[in-house]
Amino acid sequence: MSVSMREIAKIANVSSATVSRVINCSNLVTPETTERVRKIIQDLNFVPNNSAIHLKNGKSQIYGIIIPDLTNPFFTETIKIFEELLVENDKELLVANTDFHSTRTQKSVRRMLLRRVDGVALLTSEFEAAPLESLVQNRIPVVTTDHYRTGSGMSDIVVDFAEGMAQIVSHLKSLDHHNLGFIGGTEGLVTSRVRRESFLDAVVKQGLSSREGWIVEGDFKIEGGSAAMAKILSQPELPTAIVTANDLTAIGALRTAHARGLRIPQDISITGCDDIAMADIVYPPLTTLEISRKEYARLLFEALRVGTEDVMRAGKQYTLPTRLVVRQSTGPAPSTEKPRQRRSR
Amino acid sequence: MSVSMREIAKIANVSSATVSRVINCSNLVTPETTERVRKIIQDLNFVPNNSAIHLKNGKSQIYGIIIPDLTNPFFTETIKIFEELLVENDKELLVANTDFHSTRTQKSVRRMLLRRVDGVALLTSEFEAAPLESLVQNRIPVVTTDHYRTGSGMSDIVVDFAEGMAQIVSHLKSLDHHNLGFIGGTEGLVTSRVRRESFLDAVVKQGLSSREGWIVEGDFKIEGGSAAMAKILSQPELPTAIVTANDLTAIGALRTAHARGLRIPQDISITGCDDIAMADIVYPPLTTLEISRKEYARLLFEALRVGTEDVMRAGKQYTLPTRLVVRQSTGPAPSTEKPRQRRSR
DNA sequence: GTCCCTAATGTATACGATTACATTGCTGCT
DNA sequence: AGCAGCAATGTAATCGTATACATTAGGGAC
Repeated sequence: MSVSMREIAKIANVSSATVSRVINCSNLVTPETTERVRKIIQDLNFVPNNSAIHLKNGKSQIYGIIIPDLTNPFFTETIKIFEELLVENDKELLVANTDFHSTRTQKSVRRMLLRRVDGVALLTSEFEAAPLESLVQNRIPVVTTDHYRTGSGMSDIVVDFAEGMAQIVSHLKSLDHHNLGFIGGTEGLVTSRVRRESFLDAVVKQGLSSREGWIVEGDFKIEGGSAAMAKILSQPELPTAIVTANDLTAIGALRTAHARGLRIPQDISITGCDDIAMADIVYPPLTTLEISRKEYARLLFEALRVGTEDVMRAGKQYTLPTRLVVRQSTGPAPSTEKPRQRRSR
Repeated sequence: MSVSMREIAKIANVSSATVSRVINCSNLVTPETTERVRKIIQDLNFVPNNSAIHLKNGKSQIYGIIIPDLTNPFFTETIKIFEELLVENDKELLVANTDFHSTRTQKSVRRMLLRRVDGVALLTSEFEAAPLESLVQNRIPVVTTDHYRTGSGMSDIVVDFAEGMAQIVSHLKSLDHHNLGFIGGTEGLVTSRVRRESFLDAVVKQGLSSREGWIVEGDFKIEGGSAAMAKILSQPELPTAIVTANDLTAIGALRTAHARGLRIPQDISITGCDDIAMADIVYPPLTTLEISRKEYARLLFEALRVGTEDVMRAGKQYTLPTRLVVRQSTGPAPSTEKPRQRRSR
């Protein structure tokens, strides 16, 4: 099909070994020979076949990334930086999207195995670790997020929600909020549980309160946020501020609130999490927790790089800090009795 | 490193050929043998090495997609669907992001060559077609967008901006707008030129007017839209409606307009293009042109599939229709003199 | 029983690059 | 001159899979 090294070799009147040496910049070749071979490579537009290289030396130079939602800017922004890191290091990126389905996660893992990727970054945190076993078994390093488990060849990046939620709650407390609601992520994901528990922890520790009907499940997407907000608003009494599991959820909540005629933040404060670009664009701009995509991508790469060097090394746990970003979706608590009565519309 | 077919063969007491036949479901193998081999494959968690397969039969089963902006939802939504199509067909996707830099486009093309992808979808439309040559030369089918050129092994998908812009302009005309502004895309891209000219064409054909200072370059991103809007607002006279090259641009324009105290659409109407999910979420929701991601992804895949079957076949030109979606960012033209004076702030 | 045909399996090579090892020719030292 | 030693290049095996071709065995037709 396309040109091979042997053809180059034939034309240049050398052996394929010499051509290989030229390509890999071995210093065992005469400058003249190098020059001649280089020219022919140029002329014929020769590009080496990566599969052959892979087959020979066992490294595919491809990393895989498995994410739950390709339309969530937090992930695409992370992927973008991760991809840049890989390209800088002459590696390639395979993207798999799961839409939060565990069957699709399993299929994705299988795809990664098929392509013999050099490492897998798992940005989703389903409970089942089953498919990960097969990766480790095939000596492919893995880095997970909020998985709270490490092992041989398995690292984990933990987002510091404990600290983050504490900051959010503290910020709301300083604005005189006492009754907080929470819209979480999809049930069944470790990361959802962690976010919710971190929130509750902070609420209790700081002496504020929440209650059953104010804590609702979402799906990490706008729709889920909208629906969850509607549920909360159907309660007889309302919290003065609502903390959410991510920015998309917050945006959905914002939307429902607007539709019901609530003013943000005068009537109710809402916070997000992630600090996606959109957070600063919606109305009103979201108070949220920044999670640095740059740092995240860097940690993912670092964890896999270390893992690739020594597959059997025990994985490490990395911590990803958060930073409170205050914008206009939070404001002083409305000065009515607490918990205040539901507004009649 | 990991298990190979030969090891399976040895354990099953058959030849590697038989194992290969079992895997590829040849009907030349006894059910008993098949069963036995299958079991061992299961037990050992064997996954064939795709690079070896690729090397043998010349198909990598990987498609590449080169996009200008991985953070633009229009592209990620398209990628998501495209990826699903590929996975359904047991193919893999390589994503390359160029950030609109032509050097990065060239590098991306080279990456695609290195990995010997079976086809490349180019969602960016730089003027230079140079790197495409090398793809065609290596018999890799290519599908471009708004490139307005086809060739052997090169198909093109053309978004029907002529019709789309006509619909937008007609919609604005029906709202009594006569003076329209336009915020375009990055200078130097074919698609930017096409969008601008389609707009101007429609304006002229429908007897409306525009003028030099109202037609400003953007960058297909929010920032560019903001900046461009600021430029337009610095004109002594203002249009009553502004058409933009894509939704992100429109969102940026919206933002600047809000910051300057303009009400949308009472003071000025703004339209977008793409109908990304965000278009319905910003305030006010954008009147825009829907470009079906589903159809787009389908066409990309179709074009490459056909190209893969017969590389030398002449490429085809596909047309992607647009559909006007009216929301709240457009309204009746303000009933002042036209063109109206700039509001003093 | 012989022959042929077919089903089932085995053997061996090719794909394209890398690389250990072999070879060649030259320089320079004694 | 003879030989060590090194630089430059060549030879050939290898990675894991697919497959053309070879082989074997069994069954039916005569």
